[in-house]
Amino acid sequence: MTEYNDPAVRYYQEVFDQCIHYLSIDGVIFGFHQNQLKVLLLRWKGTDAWSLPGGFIRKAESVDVAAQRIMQERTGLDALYLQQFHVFGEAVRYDQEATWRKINLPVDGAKWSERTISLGYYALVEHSKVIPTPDFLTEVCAWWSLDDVPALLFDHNHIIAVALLSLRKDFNDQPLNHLLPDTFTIPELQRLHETILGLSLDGRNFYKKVMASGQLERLSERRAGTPHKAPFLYRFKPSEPTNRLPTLEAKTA
Amino acid sequence: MTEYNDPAVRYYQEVFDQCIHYLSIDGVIFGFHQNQLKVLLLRWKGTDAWSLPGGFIRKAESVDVAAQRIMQERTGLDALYLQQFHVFGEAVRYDQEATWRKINLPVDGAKWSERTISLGYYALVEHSKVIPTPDFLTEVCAWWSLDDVPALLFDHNHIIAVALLSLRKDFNDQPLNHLLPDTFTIPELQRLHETILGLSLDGRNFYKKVMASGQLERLSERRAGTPHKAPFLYRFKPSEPTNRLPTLEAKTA
DNA sequence: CCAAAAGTGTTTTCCATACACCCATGA
DNA sequence: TCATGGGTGTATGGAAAACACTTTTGG
Repeated sequence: MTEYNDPAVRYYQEVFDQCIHYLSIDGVIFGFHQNQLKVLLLRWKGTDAWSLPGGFIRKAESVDVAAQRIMQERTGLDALYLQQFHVFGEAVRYDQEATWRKINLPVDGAKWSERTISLGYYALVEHSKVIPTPDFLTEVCAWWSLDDVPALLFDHNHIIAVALLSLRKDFNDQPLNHLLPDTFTIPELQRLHETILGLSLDGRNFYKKVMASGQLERLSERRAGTPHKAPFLYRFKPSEPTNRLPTLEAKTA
Repeated sequence: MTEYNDPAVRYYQEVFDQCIHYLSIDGVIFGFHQNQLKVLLLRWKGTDAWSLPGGFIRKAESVDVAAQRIMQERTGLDALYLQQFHVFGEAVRYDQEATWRKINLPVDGAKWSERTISLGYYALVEHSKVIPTPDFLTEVCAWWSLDDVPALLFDHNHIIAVALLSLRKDFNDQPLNHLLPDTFTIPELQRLHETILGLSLDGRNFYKKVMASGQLERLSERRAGTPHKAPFLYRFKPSEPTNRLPTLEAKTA
């Protein structure tokens, strides 16, 4: 266990110099595929240990910009829909020594053994557009179905759980356009809602509700290549206000 | 403007040594008095500039514990009801140079000119129990009615606005026991709801709703010394679960 | 006795839920 | 033709909103 990963040590040295100490960002990137809610995870080099994507904030960088940067690098996507959802600030969040061992870092290194406060962000992305890209310390970046997520490094299982609760709390009854492709069918939208809420909905009532919201428009085409009746395609009306929460506007008096 | 406040500089040196850099906590302490929602503000020594209470996180201290500590020092209260509501992480949150000038700090001092990311907490406290206490840098700690809050230092007007929106979003229809004394009348509770929500409610419907919640019990006494009909006193049933939001419980798999 | 606030009812409206049927398609 | 999922209706129940009257007290 004393075979230190030298490039990793150098990487941390760089982070130590350029970024804010004691502070990190962890990202829960949600995608929806095959009727399942998925998250993007990273496998660390030379290990079978997985974690959430994350990173650090540069000294003169906005926190939101840092989050965008970090998530962009893992997904290849611009202008992600990001939501800050919780600060994980306990003095002891996980067993640091055991964790450094799992990812082959020197246990006694002072640099990375600082306690970190993590700012939790979740992203809603269109699954098919993502190009999963590992970072410097990892060798695999892949989607995991929420139900199958293994035991992760750090307190990342906890972070995912909190992210999911926040997502449920936030989205209420608004359609989740960021998780879907431009066009989709009503049953697909219903599966998405069911998956996030963790319950099953009545298709008739669901249809009425989303139609009543006035945010969808039906296209003339139908989904081709499915068995059974071909469902209509819909899309979110472009002119409508997005379902992003209203921006908190309040300026100094 | 070059009369530097030496003790202040020393204070910042201490903070610089013991606390996490680039990170601070700002607290919006809400109280309710005379049918008005109020916040606790501090006036800086030798100035007429006001700000929110705030402070820094020690290197091995939980963020929530730090917030408790900071708020306790300003209120004299233990075990405050605190809610983390937003991270203010823009790279430039306000005009630093102008601000340092207002509070008589050397404009070119490197120590306190670091950009800070602020973790916003709001507290709900019983107005009458608070002993407003200034800190080392301030000479007055006082309640301000939300409607009268002056132009504050930093971006604190903005932080208050966001705190209020978060409070409205969080509390939904739950009674706000932390803001009220042990006993209170239904009309008083109604005023509180109206003040926070910024709208007026129907007394009859309000009465039915809070009674239906089953969380209140009527005492035999009535509020004395009021003009007109004396209203009954109520209190929250002690055995009932508190109206604190359910703790986010989710452990590592 | 009158003004002002407290205390409680009934009616109506609306939204969420429950539920049933026909349609289109591939096998 | 039948199994499967798509698409749309109608009925019902419960909560929220609208609304009116009596009671108590100080002046």
